[in-house]
Amino acid sequence: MEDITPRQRQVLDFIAAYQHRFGYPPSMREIADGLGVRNLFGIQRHMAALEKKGAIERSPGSSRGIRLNNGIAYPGQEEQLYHGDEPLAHYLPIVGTVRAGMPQTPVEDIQGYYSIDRNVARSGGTFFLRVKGDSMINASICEGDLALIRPQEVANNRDIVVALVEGEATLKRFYRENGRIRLQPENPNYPPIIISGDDGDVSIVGKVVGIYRSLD
Amino acid sequence: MEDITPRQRQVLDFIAAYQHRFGYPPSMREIADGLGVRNLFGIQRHMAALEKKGAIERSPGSSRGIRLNNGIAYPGQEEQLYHGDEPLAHYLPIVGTVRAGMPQTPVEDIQGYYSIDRNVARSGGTFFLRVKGDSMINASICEGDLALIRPQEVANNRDIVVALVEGEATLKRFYRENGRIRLQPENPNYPPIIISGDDGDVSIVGKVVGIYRSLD
DNA sequence: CGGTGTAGTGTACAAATATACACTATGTCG
DNA sequence: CGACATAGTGTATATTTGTACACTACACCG
Repeated sequence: MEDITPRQRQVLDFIAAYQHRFGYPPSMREIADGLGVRNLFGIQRHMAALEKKGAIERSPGSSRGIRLNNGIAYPGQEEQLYHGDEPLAHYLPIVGTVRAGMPQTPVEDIQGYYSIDRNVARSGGTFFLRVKGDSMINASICEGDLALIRPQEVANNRDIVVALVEGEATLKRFYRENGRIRLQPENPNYPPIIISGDDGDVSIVGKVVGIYRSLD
Repeated sequence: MEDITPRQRQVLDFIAAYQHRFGYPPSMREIADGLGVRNLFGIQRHMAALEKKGAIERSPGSSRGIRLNNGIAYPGQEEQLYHGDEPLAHYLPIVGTVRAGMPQTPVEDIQGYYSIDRNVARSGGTFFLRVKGDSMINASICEGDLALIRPQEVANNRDIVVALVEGEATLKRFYRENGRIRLQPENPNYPPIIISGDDGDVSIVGKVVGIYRSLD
């Protein structure tokens, strides 16, 4: 997969971003337009080279018959792609530590990006948090998992939420009972956090709506 | 999303299956061919109906300009999405029961589709299996999770694999030790499966490369 | 009965699209 | 310098594809 020239990489990025944006691959002319090129033949050559190098597969004669083999493999470049005025790629940031400033994305803490299904991430501020520690191990949430967080300050009983405790984000199960709030770890080695009366130094950042784990 | 006729659902299923197999949506004629229909106009009507009902979106005049809209919306026979603002690169079928015939997609067993990042699902035959039972609970894999499976007949030690045991698919951790194979559940309530010497009635279907869980 | 909704057939045409060829320009490397 | 690889332009053509219209068939319902 090496030997891909910078220009070919741009083509590849554009295809990936277009696919991501529209749900189907671009046509030759759309690729040319996207790269600001007036002509198709150069794009054809790039496509042939990319196919020869294994980056894509094609179905000859079929419109938009492009299949990406490695997908979006270049983190850090996809934000630069535009189609007209609109940015093509939309990713959810993976933040390392959650802060009080959320859900404003703390750019300097972004570990990477993860593209995600729209119906999972329908609201704008959704983000990923990489799980640290084993406080939710009995809820089958492990260290290293990506927790998909929907920012919100309220929660229902038994929701798993991101709580900001002493400046650090942890996952807890949320309970509201007789006038107080209990944040319960799913691990007997950890004590629950009780918030009675008015708010202490604990706040709810959001709700965990999904868990993603890579075993590869 | 109600009011979708059985025939329209077949169209929707075909689009999803085609998208999964080829990486791009089908053309009108391909849909008609896939449904055994000689004509396009009926398909056009179905497409218009599906768009009106919100199941898909289309880009008029654009070849293969189809986006499946819905997410996992219908229990049992859902199709999955892709959409303008936040489409995902790929569709994977969710199969209910794994068979010896895999990785050829058994269309009649498809429970639904789940879109997933392309750099997770790079090879063609990858699919989802919905986890049944609690045999891997100590590996934090729960009933109802979607296990992302990469079909393969070989595995490394400690890989979590899909094993076909007595016609049913279960997840086990794979061990090869002193000339035999051990399929170890991650639950002390279940016994390991030992395959000694030549193959018995147990086969490896694929390797678990990801776990996805929705808590919403 | 007529009215309505769903579904299929045959045909036609304009637009979108992939593919091809000849030519030019710019680098790098021996 | 020449050989070679990468990259862009203009043009042309056959194929693929979306879209449209007129007509038929069937089931359901008041």
